[in-house]
Amino acid sequence: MSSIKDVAFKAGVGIATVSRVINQSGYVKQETKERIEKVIKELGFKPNEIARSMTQQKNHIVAFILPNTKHLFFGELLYEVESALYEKNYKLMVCNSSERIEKEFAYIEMLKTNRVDSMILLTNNDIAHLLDKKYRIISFDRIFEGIPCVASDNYEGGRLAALHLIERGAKKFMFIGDDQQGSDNIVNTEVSKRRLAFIETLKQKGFHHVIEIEYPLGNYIDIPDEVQQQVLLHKDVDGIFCISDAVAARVIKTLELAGKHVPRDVKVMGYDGGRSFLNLGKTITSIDQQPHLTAKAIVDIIEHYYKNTTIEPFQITPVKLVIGETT
Amino acid sequence: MSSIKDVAFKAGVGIATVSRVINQSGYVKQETKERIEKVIKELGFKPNEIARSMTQQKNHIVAFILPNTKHLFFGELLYEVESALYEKNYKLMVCNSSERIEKEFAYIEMLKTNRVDSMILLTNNDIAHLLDKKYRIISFDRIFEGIPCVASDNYEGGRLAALHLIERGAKKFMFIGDDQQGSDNIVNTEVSKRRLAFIETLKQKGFHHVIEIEYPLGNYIDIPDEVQQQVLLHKDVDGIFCISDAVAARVIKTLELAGKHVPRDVKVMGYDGGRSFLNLGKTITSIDQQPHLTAKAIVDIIEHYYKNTTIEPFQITPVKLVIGETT
DNA sequence: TTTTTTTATGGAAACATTTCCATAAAATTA
DNA sequence: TAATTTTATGGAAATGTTTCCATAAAAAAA
Repeated sequence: MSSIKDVAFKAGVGIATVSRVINQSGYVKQETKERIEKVIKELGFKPNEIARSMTQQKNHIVAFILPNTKHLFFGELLYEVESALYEKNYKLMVCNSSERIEKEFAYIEMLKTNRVDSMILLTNNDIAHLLDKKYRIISFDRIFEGIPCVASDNYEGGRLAALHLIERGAKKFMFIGDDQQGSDNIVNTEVSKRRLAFIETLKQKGFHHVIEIEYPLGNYIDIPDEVQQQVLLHKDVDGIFCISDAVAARVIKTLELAGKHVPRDVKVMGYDGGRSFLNLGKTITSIDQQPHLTAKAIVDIIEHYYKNTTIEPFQITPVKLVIGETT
Repeated sequence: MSSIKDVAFKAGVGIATVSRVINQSGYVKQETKERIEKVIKELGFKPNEIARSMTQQKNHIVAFILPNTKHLFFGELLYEVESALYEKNYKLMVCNSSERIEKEFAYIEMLKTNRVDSMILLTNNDIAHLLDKKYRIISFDRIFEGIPCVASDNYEGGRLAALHLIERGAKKFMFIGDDQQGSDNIVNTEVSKRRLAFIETLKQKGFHHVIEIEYPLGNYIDIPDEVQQQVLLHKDVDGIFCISDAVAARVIKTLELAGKHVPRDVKVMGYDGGRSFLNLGKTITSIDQQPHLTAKAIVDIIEHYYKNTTIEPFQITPVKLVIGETT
């Protein structure tokens, strides 16, 4: 690949002049500029971004550390983040932590040595403290001391779910989700507000007893068998709010196999918009996190970092109730 | 962040000596080595990979251009590729082409200027010709002139599907898939062998008439409404092989809404292992591409590139029949 | 002891840029 | 016309490494 030197030589000018043309900075005579541009085309020259990031001390690479791209919601979020970054000319490096803390640590080290400019953290462990101020860090849905956070409105999501189930005539409620507070190195998540809002809203409407089923943080894709047994145990429950569509789908299947009809006997709601389950069985009533909005908010903050303008420490994006066939 | 210079100064040695310690190359006295290592720890020095890739002309970054991480199979494949790369200390840059040819082109340009070492191509357009020999390119499932290709055994997948449907007593067959040969700038895919093998195998077993439904390459997530109408039109069909689990799921739903029973009236098979549809409705009989195997094969080839050893131009990984409740 | 080989170390060029600074020509103002 | 400002250009330092080469001390062989 030819370098700026080759261009300068062939055009009979100095390196600095070529640089000025590339970056459209400083003074260059129109005639010289055209000659240089012609040579650039002839040689198929492309400025070497690596060398550039050497001098400029930034490389416009954003790393996204997330549990698992296999998970339906994360795949969607990743897609939206990538699209939003692409529009702004940033590059995306993907790091699956696979829920393993040592992999999260290892990635942080790797990103440090690679001088990655910014990171989007969606991790279960507080790794933000391993990074000093000069990194541009954003968390999705996790509350780290001093780090700006983007999350969808989980409280509103829980509230909407409660109101919707009440409206559909449910009387006895259940919440199913992974335990966000289970381990001590696990950070505060915004997600836990779904449960909180669900229960508080029900209370306000006079429903004081809610059955809560929590299970250890897992792979986000399947739920433990015990949970299914629990679901069947509480025969009087007729309104279930699940932490994700994947969980809801499994709960619906469990109920139907046991001879219950959804939504006639039990109304079930999921979370994440139900898009991943459009094709099979019933469409799920769900809360849509609108990942394109959170992605946009994340990239906005990254832009602010680069432009050195002030950053909103907390961005909550709106959620939306999507009514399917399960309530 | 401190540099190798700072380390050298503080340890009272030359830069070259520090470099030798970092890279474990050349001669360094044990005592000197220990002193340098101590300083490295004290300063928290991490070698700057950007500067390194300047001199070494490689950066161990692998780009993966794929249609869409939202698609269930791609999310899974991405996960496996990332995991395999991580083990070998490569970094992964993700590029969603969103099925748009101009985005594929733009990404190629971006990757060129960023001097990305290697690329995994899963694109619908022949963009390989835009890249010269010095790039380490691998395609997944797409046949580009002179580019090594990894694919799962699509022919075997189609054959297994045919045999399985016959075994389950189907007599009148249908194939549903997106049109891999529809447009002229679209490249040859290995995927098209699924259909070929399915039809050839059926012929061998005496079933000469297969109904083929093809629709334009879309977003991989949903299928056109016309396809659903077509499915219902052919009332005598009792064995359907679909190009993906997502399509199969939708077909099953369509059939059931029309009062047909799956698998009693119609047997339906998907492709991709059925994992994404475990939770809701019936589990789908499917062909598992075993993405962890293809991912491993891809990373193997990348390793060969870096080590300059000979490369198998074609790697076919085995598939597996997974029997669910739809056949 | 002398010669050769091995071990140990640092200086400097190279990688491909950007940017500061100096210089000079052209254009403008006095 | 002279002085000043604007335009135009290139040289060189700097970014943080690796690697080649030179040099020298220590160890081994003659």
